[in-house]
Amino acid sequence: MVDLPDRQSAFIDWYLAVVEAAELTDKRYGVKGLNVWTPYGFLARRNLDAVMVREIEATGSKPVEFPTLIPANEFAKEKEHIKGFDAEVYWVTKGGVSDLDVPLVLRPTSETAIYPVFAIWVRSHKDLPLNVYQIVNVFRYETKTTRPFLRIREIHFFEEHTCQATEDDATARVRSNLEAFRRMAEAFVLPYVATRRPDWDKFPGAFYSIAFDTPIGGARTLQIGSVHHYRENFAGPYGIQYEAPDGSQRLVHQTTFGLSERLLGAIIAVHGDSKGVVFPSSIAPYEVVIVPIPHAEAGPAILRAAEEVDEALRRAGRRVHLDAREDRPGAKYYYWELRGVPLRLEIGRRESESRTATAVDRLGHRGRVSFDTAGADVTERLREFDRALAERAMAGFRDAFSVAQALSELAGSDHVRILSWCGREECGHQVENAIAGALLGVPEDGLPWEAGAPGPCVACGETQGVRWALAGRPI
RNA sequence: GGGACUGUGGGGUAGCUUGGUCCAUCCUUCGGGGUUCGGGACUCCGAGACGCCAGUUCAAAUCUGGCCAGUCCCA
Repeated sequence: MVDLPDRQSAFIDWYLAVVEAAELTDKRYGVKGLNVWTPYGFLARRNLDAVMVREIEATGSKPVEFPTLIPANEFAKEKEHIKGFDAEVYWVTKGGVSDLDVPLVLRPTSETAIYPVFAIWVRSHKDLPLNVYQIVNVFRYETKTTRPFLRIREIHFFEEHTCQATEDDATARVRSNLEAFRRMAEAFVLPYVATRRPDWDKFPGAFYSIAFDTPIGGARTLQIGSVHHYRENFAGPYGIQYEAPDGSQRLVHQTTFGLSERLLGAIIAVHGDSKGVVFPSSIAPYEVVIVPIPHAEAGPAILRAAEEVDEALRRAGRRVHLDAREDRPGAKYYYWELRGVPLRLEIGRRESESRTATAVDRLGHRGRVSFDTAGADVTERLREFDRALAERAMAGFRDAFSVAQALSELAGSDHVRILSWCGREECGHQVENAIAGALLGVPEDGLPWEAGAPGPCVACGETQGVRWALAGRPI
């Protein structure tokens, strides 16, 4: 019997309660920002990773894994980068009882671990492009309040690192990553907006950064991924160069693409409701749960029927769980709704006799699944569920944005704001002060909805070179 | 970096102001038995906690100090 806080009025309390109640994480480890991956949460994470792997490998990226520890001298090579991460790295300074000659950094991200090796791997233009990714844990000494999946100190991190021959090639790789993320987000059923971050908020060492944000719990935004164009900024310090066809030595242009289990947090936050988690079928640890409904005389036949459907779905490749516990059916319904299972099949006396299970999806839509065509029927119902979930999420997404005509409209806003910005840093900071948040940047592929032409800059009134930008309060 | 606050079974809590009535309350959870089972069952029996270390005191969940863990606010 779990009573969740109200999602509307106490969003973050709802979120914290739901991730614990649904047994997605255990935060009782005793060290701030380090949480335990429980079996159910781990299964969800594995499905998340599978989508990322599938989509990035479809673009020709190959898996690698670099060491966790980075020598201090390599870490310090790119000046902006070290400055950006200085305050949040963990240091390893001892080996056993002796001090290390060269202190080691626990990677907060892996540029500085990977690039010295890239300098060895890349010799010729024929080695390019070099597109590799890894899914590893990175560490950041977060000083703010930590929250499961959203802000943590040991991060489950997807990072692609690439080397391209030219700036244009790198720009093309950025576009390719944006497209790959679009396909991932489709699988996660996550609406988002991609913006080019203002210069003062780009990744340390980047030429520019494009980040993906999704609105959460009303006025807040959650960054769920980013793609960076480094130009030659890292290639120079790390000496990553190649011999061009004309015999000249040239620096590579690099890009990176980063994602994390924040996506899991976003999925929970965006889709969840008063009953708990709602997983899209791609991420759900179990896509289908079968609940037998006991009956005094028909009991054994009902259980046999449930096992038959369980087996059929398993053979059809579905992630299915038969819940044969002694509890009452109603208790099981609540239990699995809390845990976000997309589809529930009820099998009692009626279903057993008609060889047709009652199907109820997590959004409450009812239907039927024939024992004899269970695989195809369930596939169809899950597709329909994902479609309905996407519709619901998209409606919430559109409602989360509104246009602000003036700085004075930003304070206390309960929306992510769309506003006109001349592009000057001074004006950007005025916007950030007014909204007590961040100027997310200029949308890369259009606004969440059509807003016509921008007006004068909300800060200075300038009318030349003004563009739509988004501002919000990052969670 | 500065400030405020909190810590009681697995989870949530009462008790703390004014030390003794507390081998610590209630809900939930967990183990076992029985009756049940189409939306959170009932019942019987049982299990489980004062963050850690010192101090004050005849007596500490309660007061004091340090530590650890966590939360919030400000820069």
